[in-house]
Amino acid sequence: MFKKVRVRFAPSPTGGLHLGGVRTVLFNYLYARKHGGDFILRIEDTDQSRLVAGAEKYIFDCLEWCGMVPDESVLAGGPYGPYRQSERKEVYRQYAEQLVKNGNAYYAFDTPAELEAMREKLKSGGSNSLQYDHHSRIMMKNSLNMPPEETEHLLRMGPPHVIRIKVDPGEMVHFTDMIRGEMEFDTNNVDDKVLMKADGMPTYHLAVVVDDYLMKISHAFRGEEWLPSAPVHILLWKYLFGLEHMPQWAHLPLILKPDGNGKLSKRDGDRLGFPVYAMDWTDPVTHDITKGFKELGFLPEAFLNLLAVLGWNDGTEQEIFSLEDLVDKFSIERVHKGGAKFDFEKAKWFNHEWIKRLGVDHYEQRIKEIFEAKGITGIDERYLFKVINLIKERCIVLPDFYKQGIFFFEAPGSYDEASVKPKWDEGKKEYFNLIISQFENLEPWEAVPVEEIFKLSASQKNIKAGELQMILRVMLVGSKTGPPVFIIAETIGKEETIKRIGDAIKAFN
RNA sequence: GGCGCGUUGGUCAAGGGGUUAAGACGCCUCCCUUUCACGGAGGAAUCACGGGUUCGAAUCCCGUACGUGCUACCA
Repeated sequence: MFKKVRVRFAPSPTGGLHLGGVRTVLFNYLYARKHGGDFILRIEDTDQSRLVAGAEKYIFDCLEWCGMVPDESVLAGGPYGPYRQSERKEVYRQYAEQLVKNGNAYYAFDTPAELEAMREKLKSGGSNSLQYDHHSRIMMKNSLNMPPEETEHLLRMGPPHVIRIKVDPGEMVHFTDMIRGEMEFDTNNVDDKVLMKADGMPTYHLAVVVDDYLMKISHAFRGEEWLPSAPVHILLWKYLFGLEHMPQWAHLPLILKPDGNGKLSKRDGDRLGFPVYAMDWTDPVTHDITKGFKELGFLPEAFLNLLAVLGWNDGTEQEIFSLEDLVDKFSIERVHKGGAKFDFEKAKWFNHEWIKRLGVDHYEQRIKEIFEAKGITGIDERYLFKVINLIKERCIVLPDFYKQGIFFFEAPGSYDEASVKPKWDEGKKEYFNLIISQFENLEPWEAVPVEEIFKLSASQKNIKAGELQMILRVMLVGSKTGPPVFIIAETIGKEETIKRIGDAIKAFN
């Protein structure tokens, strides 16, 4: 293992960035920061058929939003580039050939149809394994089964061929997983995975090992779905670079769907009504938009926080962690082995908490944009700042600020008449006409004096102040919601308060 | 089917031989507020099952069940 901590996140640019992907980034990032290491982003684009335009840029955008910018990447550069596997093509071939030379790999010339036929034959023969392995390879068309001249000939003639790892049976492969402890695999069950594809690209298996070596990766964290192929990677390390250089592995638990079981997918989000991607993702072909946490009004602080505690905790009762907190307290050993169901309700709670505890300046700009998108322009920043502070504890996601705060900018378009009508009579009307004239002379215009004069007049008129207060609220807000009503009056100002009362009196008659 | 991994309330989870089995989300009740929230006080709800080992098991061992991942020239 290399001394300096160097970790990598290695996504395939095939679409939106999934929750699980962001969590993998997070754990990598935290580990790097905690140990003064480097965080590398490597683009694994070896499957040319699955590439999606824009997906790579999207990944960078998501990481930037989350505040986890890689130290080395396609964008940032670095001493171990290129960081896009498609641009490292020649490198892999060389290692694959070396494996063949050393007897750890071989050429295979089977066509897809022949592979299919093999599986059919195995299946009908009652075999448990349908794999291309030490059992089945003897009946296939590969360099193990033909004289060197024929292999040479086929290679020269140019029919498409692949290179497969030669896994010998009867060996136990083991390694220590930082989360799961000692892992052991019997090579009898490991198949001869393709290392180099017919199109000249490596598969993940070869590329991940070669690049982790070349990029001096010290710790490799990835999803649990990779566990079954870990023995192939270990074998490759052993054959190519020596186990002493191999990174330490950690296989992260899966994030599961909230209902039933199974890996959380984009589909589940659509079905259950919550996002699965970090940010909005627009499919370049269909133009379908898949919703992201950012656009739904999540704060990056909350997003990271909720992801961090999905499968990890520090052993105390603490649940709210800032990124700095996490860097300090995170330990990969405390990550759970079992998968965790995603709970959108709890996710919203985290966002609510972060809205409440973060300074307004952290998200004021985004709220301004939300208002502007709704047609409220020319907003005074200081006024907005005040408003946000007044309503922040009743907002779960950012767009709630519009719903909860629109009346600070516009007079209500309609009133909760069901609440007002039963209480409205001539006496109330008289009262509010009186209060208008009293308000006009009130100086200074502040919540406390407004409330005093309001209540004084109420008792003089012998009307219950509470009822009047409710009506005043509906007059100013339109509904029975919001911060204390006299604070609202103070905030929107004397003139606007009087105007709204006047308009409401007309509307109630 | 084979192989791997996992299993504490509805969900996230602490606890790793002796605990009244923490805490959080959600839900319910009450207080605060003549609004909605925030806040506060309570409540219901859990160790998958069966065998062992032990004076004693949620904790250790073995089975079983269930779930899940992989079983591609995808990652």
